[in-house]
Amino acid sequence: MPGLAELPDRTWQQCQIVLMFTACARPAPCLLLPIFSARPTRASTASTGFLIRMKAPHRTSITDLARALNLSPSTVSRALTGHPQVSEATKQRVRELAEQLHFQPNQLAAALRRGRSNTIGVLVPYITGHFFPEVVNGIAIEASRTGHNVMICQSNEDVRQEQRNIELLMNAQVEGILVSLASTTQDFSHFDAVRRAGTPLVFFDRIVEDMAGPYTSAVVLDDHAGAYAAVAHLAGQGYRRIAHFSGPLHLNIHRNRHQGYLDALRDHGLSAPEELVFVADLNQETGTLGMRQLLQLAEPPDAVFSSNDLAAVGAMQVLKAHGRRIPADVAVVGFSNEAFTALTEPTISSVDQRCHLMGLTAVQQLLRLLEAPGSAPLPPVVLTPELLVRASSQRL
Amino acid sequence: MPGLAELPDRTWQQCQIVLMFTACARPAPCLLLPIFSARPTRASTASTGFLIRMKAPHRTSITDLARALNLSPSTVSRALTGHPQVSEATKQRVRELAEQLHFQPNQLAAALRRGRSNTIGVLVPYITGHFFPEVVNGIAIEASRTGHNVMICQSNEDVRQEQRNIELLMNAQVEGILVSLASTTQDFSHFDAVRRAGTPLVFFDRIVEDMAGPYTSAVVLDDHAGAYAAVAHLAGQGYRRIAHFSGPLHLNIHRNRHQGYLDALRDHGLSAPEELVFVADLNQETGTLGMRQLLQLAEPPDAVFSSNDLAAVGAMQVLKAHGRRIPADVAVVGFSNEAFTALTEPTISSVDQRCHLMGLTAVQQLLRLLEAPGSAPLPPVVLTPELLVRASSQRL
DNA sequence: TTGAAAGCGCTAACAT
DNA sequence: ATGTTAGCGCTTTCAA
Repeated sequence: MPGLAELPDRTWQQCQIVLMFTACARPAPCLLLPIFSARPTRASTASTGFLIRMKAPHRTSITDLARALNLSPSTVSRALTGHPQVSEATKQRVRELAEQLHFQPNQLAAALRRGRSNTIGVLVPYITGHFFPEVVNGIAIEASRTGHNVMICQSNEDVRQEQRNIELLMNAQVEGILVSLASTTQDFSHFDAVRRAGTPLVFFDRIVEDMAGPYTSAVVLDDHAGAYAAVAHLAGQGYRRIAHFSGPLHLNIHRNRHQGYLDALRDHGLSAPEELVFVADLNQETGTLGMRQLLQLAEPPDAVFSSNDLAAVGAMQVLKAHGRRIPADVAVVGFSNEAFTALTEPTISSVDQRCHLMGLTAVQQLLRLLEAPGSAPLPPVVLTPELLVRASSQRL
Repeated sequence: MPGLAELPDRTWQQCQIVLMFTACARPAPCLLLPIFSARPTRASTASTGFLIRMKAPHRTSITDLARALNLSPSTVSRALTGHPQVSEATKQRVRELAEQLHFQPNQLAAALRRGRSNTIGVLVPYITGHFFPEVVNGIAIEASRTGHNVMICQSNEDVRQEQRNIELLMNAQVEGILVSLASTTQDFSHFDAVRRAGTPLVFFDRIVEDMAGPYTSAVVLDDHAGAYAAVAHLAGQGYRRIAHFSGPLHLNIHRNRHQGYLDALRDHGLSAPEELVFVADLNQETGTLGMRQLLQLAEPPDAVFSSNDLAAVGAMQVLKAHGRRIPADVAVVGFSNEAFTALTEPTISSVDQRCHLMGLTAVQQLLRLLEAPGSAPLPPVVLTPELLVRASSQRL
């Protein structure tokens, strides 16, 4: 006979965080009448040295209900799911007892039996910060609305964790996956398993531009348009020497924003000297660095369009320290519409990324794929960002 | 024979978001050799009007492996889980084929059979913002480290959603639950189901102070100490008329912070006139409101301790607009250590809530309960917050 | 309208 | 060291 402390082997154990959202209503079951199962009870010693007998907490099952009502499990199941061919009377009886016994359907079993988990997977680089929680929230709401569960994984920008998370999601039998790639991901073989299983995949925000095959459905932001709008706005305000802070150019978002910057300058008859473009891993510190550097030019800029809000803050601090007035002398526009852009002084104009809409759209695309299995991948959806003009760039 | 389009009834369907984190390693399976099941194949019409034949994507199962290797499913299962009593040779063979066939264990089935999902549930008011994502991240990391899955629900501060989420978590067969209550929650009957099932429960951050019974294990921040430290710091810097912005006093966090403020004043021989305490639903706007009001006093304050960072920003804006220098004339200290406190000018001193530590501790408490089923609830853990002194309150 | 029976994929007790 | 058997709780044919 096995000892009490025998724990199951953990080799396969996997670690996940599951974010759940309610929406679909099912009346909550309510109270009393424990039927005890025949399964063994456990005895355990509390830390005080006290011996406490535990009755194995029994969770009421459909079988229990069936027995109690003298019905078959199938009928009970049907009654509970609102199957039309069950008499109202029976449904009533079943529902009442279910309430009384606090019946809670075991979703694991249901999903296993049905062969579908009714769950969609989401893989993001982070769950902290501004952007991803907002997108996830959008996903949550839309999924909720359409009666789907959502599982989210975070890759921490690490390809290996991304691989594991994909595995986890597949093992959890998700019906579709939404992915925003880790910035380091260059090899996409871990998505083979997804394709092999026929699981629909939709990329959002961070996508693989050269990923071949049928799995390129995507929802992205039109970074080019956002940057273009920002720079066009600056030109319209009369700024003439517009600088640009760019993130690493191997990332499509920064490449596109850079191009939008260049195109807007060109279309407004402005020059785009190399010296006005500062490329770095953008954060507050590199923002100050970049601004200092720009201020040392023979002809310093009269505006900065930063590919990132944090760097914009850094730039503003340097400008203020050097006695430049914002926006009178120098204008600043950021990108992302982070919460703090409305809190600085002056408030920072920024390009909003439509986080919520992105999440919502990604879910919709996935559902479309889900409904038409085997159909061609959908053309990418490109969301138009919104320029929010605040104090830092408005001098007219 | 049922038609193609017959969809399952949705009455029970529930909506959730699942956040997963990897940590525990299991080598990822890799490539080739589809065995087709005998299950029916589906035909579907693509949107183009094209008829596409789909082979039902077959996911390799343990049974498949067993058949292919001429072993019993049990042996394969044991080999895969690293059971010691399986010969190395067999393990090798099994693992190899599993790789080749891209075997992915069905966690649903495993959890169902084992009777334990290896998952802990988390219920928070929001997943956006600063605090909760950080706490969740802490939870994620610790759970990950100890080989547990985590499911998170957001209640949107709504009791009804909180109820549903608790149901969802229970239906998902979680082994324990971490809860931060919705601010509107007054009735706790939805936690009865949790107690009834014997599922351990740990509250964090927002707790029920008067909730009776064995389910009061909790992890909270010592708000009183945080407020006390902030105000003591202000007194130490020579400020004498210290005002306080408080949130609604029916919430324990604000009540405790208010008390900490009062106690610190008393201990430093300072008076605490009613007129210096401004109570409101704290945000940037009410912060400006409160500050304007305070500035109109016959004897305006020379420092403000705000129970919330946003209101502190609002206060600073008003102060600057009125030509008061910060911190020379008036000091400001906030609470929460939001990211933007380091970005404003001047940067704002604030009380850090140890988000990460809170998540980590909550998981540890839960695991303790999990390991000692039936033992008494644990005494609440009180975390000491950390005062971060920044520019807004440092004049010495 | 209801019941009987089978089985989703996996694991574990009990053989061998 | 491996196989046999049974069953987690639910859904779903198929039959009555």
